[in-house]
Amino acid sequence: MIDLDPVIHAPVRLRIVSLLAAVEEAEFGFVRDAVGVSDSVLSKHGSALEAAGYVQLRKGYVGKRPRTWYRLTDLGRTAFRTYVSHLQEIVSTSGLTVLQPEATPPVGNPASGVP
Amino acid sequence: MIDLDPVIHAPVRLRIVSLLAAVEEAEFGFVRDAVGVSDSVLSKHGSALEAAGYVQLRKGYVGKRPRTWYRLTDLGRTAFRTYVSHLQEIVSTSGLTVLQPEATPPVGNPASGVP
DNA sequence: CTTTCCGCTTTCCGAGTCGTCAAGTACTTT
DNA sequence: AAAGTACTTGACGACTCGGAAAGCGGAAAG
Repeated sequence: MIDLDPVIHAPVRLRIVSLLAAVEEAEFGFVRDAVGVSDSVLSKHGSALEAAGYVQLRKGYVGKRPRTWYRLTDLGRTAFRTYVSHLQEIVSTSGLTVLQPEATPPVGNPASGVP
Repeated sequence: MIDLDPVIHAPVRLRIVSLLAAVEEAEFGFVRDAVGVSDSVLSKHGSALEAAGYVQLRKGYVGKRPRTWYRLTDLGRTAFRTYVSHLQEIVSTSGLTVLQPEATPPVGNPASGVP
């Protein structure tokens, strides 16, 4: 029996990962607002994803202010795709074809964010 | 922000509901084996789904032996479809579905810092 | 300097979830 | 009478969840 990666399955982390799958990197504050959680919640889930090796945290500065950027690792990207296909496998038992009705698109992320 | 119905989101219950969405009814034992859980786990999740009004339990006999059948209610069917569409909405932010094959716009990412 | 602010991180907490195991129920078969 | 079938229920420990609030290092303000 297929099991859904528990690291990704948590609603907040699913949102984070889905968001990050679309871009090169995203700022902490942007992710926090997009996902709709508090600082502490994002920080905790971010750490969980980092511990799993799914995201990478890059610390830097904007001017003199510290910033953190989140970025999906290759492992995280793979885990996400696997998760989605497992999800589809489960949901497809219902007869609904919902996620990913097309052949797997290239998610190699050629040019998403800003260089 | 859309939230994923927690009653359905639990992995075991997602499997149960997906399974039931495909059929009229299913026997307790069949669901238990298909989902891959113990009697007690299915019984508990079944009760949770019943309490939510998502499934209906029908008790009857096969010969002289008691049997229980699970059946999705209309409410459950609707909730499942809503859940799946929410899921798709979330996952589509990744660019993974056919709905949004387009490249995503740049996110708050000036990337001007030097670590 | 010293206080305040910023951008996270960490700790504490209570509430809820998860599955296993053991026991209970009600009826049937041996 | 004892054992089996088909669940149901309760107790249990091991989590996970998110909010509140305190912490922390540096920057800016006073």
